[in-house]
Amino acid sequence: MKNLLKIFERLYSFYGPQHWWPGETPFEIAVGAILTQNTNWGNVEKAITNLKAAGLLSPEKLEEIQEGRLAELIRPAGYFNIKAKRLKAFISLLMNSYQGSMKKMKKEDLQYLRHKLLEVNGIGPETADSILLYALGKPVFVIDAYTRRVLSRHNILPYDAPYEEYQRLFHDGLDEDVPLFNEYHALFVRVGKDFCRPKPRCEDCPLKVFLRPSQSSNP
DNA sequence: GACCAGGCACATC
DNA sequence: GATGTGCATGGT
Repeated sequence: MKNLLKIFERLYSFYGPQHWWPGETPFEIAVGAILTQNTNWGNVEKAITNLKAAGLLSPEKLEEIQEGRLAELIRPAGYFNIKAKRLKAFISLLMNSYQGSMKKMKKEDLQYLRHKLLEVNGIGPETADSILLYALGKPVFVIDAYTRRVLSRHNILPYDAPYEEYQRLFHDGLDEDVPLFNEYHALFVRVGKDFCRPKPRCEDCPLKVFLRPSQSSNP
């Protein structure tokens, strides 16, 4: 897929920069990455606002707080009980292995850190890669539902191809370029929201020129 | 009132 | 290994 750069350029000239990730610190971004699992970002913002208002948006405070109280604060983000557990699990890794410092976590070997993140209960490939790219500035391409929808609608990969296969496409086809990976993924989310909804509006989509002949299925 | 949203773990066949 | 289900709020 040597068109990957062209697709990016098309999206970038259509939309301009997206200024991701919406979050002020690496730690806030990591928290947001967990809270946004299968959830609208607006709901996540409310949860993060609650944490900030309570003065609890730090590794130390979130380590101290009781899980039940944390769950109440993040209630607007949905799945609040399970996400409270997941945040706690991430905090344990951060405190126990990196003294609560995202800066120290950033110095860890990339592949080893990705394994450690994936071992955390509640952190899967997308959440791990979001933390690596957006919180820690590592050259890792994030694959999410929008990426799958956009690429599968254009018959580039089947919707349910493995995560690693989607990711390989970008890692093989692009230079290891953090700002590029950052902007590209954000643009997929943008174009996905605007045109690749369950009810698509392909006529006005900036990517319609990249549509390939269909091979078979895509939802 | 149905449908959807920047996943993941776990059960079951 | 594939498929199904629970987790939950808030916006359209």
